[in-house]
Amino acid sequence: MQIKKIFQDHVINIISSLVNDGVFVSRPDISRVVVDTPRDTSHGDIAINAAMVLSKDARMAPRELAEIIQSKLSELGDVQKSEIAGPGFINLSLKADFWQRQLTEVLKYKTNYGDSNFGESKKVNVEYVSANPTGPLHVAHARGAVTGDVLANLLRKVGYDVTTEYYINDAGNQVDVLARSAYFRYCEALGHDVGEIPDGLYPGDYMIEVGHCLASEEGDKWYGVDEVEWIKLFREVTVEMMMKTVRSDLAALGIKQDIFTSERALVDAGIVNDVFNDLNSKELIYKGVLEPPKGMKPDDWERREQTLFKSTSFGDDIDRPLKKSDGSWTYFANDIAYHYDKHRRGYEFMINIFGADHSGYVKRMKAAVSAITGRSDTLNIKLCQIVHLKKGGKPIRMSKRSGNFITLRDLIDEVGKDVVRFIMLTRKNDTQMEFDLKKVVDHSRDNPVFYLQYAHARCCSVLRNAPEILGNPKLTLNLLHDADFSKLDDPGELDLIRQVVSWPQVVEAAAEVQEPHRLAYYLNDLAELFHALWNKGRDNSSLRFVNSENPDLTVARLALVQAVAFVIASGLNVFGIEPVEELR
RNA sequence: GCGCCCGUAGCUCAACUGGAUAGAGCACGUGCCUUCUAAGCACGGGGUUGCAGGUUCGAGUCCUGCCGGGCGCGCCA
Repeated sequence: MQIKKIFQDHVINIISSLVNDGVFVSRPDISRVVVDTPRDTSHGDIAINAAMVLSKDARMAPRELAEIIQSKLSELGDVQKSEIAGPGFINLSLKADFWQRQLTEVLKYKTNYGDSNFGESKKVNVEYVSANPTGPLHVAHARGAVTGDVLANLLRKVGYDVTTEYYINDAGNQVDVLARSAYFRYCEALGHDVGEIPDGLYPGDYMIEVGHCLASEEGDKWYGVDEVEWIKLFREVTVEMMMKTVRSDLAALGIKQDIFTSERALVDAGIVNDVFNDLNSKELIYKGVLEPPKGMKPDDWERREQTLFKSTSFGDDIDRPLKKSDGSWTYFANDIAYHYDKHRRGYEFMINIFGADHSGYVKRMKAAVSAITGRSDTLNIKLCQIVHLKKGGKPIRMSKRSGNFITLRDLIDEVGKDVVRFIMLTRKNDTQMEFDLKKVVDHSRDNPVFYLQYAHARCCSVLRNAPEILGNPKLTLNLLHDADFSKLDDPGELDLIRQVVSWPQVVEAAAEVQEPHRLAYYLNDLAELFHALWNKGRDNSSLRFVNSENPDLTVARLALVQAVAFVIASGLNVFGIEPVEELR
């Protein structure tokens, strides 16, 4: 149970009893009442704004109403002190015993502490990466990959039924270009003089292997043959090989999506026609002419009647074309079909992780999903902004044209999977960020992963060494669970306890707004409090966790240490990072 | 020209989706290892939250208008 919720319930009960007592002249809007943990500790443990937001309904001054609510709250057993502050906040300080008791929960649930049923097993689909299958993943994909993966973990933790998915764009022009690039390398592998790679083909060295593969599988039977004869085969084989690379790149990041959906398969199955008919029956499709965008110079603009989807009916700026001039479906049309398919598979919510370069696509996609499902909140799109790579403060530039971009694999090889994962989560997803490859491999506070792992390792170290110092080899979890937590009364210990037991509400808040980066900040704060307490023991030996002369106190402290380790591990599990027990 | 995102300490970024005196890290300065991991800790200076209005008990957060940066804008995906 979240601490906030406990007191939220108390406050709501008090207000409804005041309603019965006739204190309010108009019906108070409970939803405006916020029960919070204030950031300034001098404001106590719980802050309540009820008196300020409801004063008008009671025709009272905020502080006057506050006094009435306060007197009821002060009767609660766990409240040590209550006061009215500022414009009418009610601040509660809770008894140490209340906080200490919460540790029992942590030791009971271990690394599952923070799990909840907030999501009520609702089906959610999280789609991320979905890079074109035309080469290995590069660094630009890293942020979206990690954000999607961790968001999925986070939603699972709070009780959603999550499916992760990758959409393979294997139906467009680009895969024909890919097939031609493969054919070029195939001819090269057969030993023919092919010259330089023609403009427009994928120039990367990774295609050489594809060419060799095709040459050894197929021999020279396609050499000199017309394109229509070989393109389908080359397309399929090459896409398959590219996806193998993509899957292995994702695996190197610790990611494995549940489902891979092929765009081409959807088209072949006729789903685009299905959704077209569906939208057509809703009178959302018409033939019309779009005006060219103002302020731009459309070099090859040509007025043309098109098949359009009425996305303006759902908040988009202009209606969007569904068919190209050659009569084939646009990418957008296929994508509508894809989301139609997801909808038919029964997902109540869909989350797409996009790169910032797709921001212009958000409105039309949400419009399409609204049209399909009849609900505007089915699809949520998270944009991941650009990551500027640096090394020792110097920007790393990369040129796509030569094919010499930095691959995701390069990045992982250089700094490690865990660092890539964690750093991507130290910023809000929709703000640009810097990533300095040099700083994050240091074993210092510059490297937030190590700072956290160090805290976890220290916890493990204490728990490892304690039995020997105490002369008691049996330090079971049951023993820790039943410890006398009232002995944990040092301010540093209580600060740490408060942080540890606020984990469930941090998890739920992060899940609710879909912002996994909040966990990173919480965990950093937790590690900071732990390191601080550790060092207090250096200055004052009576604060050391292990005290051979006071076994009861020691067991209580070890329980706290164990709780810290559980919560760090719980957080790292969400991040897909293995907590380490030793750092030496 | 239009749309979306962003602008917070010298630098990199938070701020619990409207709360109280806007917080961390880095950098700079000063201290702390006989002791559970000093890969750490403690203390200190540093701000008109881009600018100007508005909404209200209360604004970094919401609204309007400017300034500055990023991304995107039919027949690419």
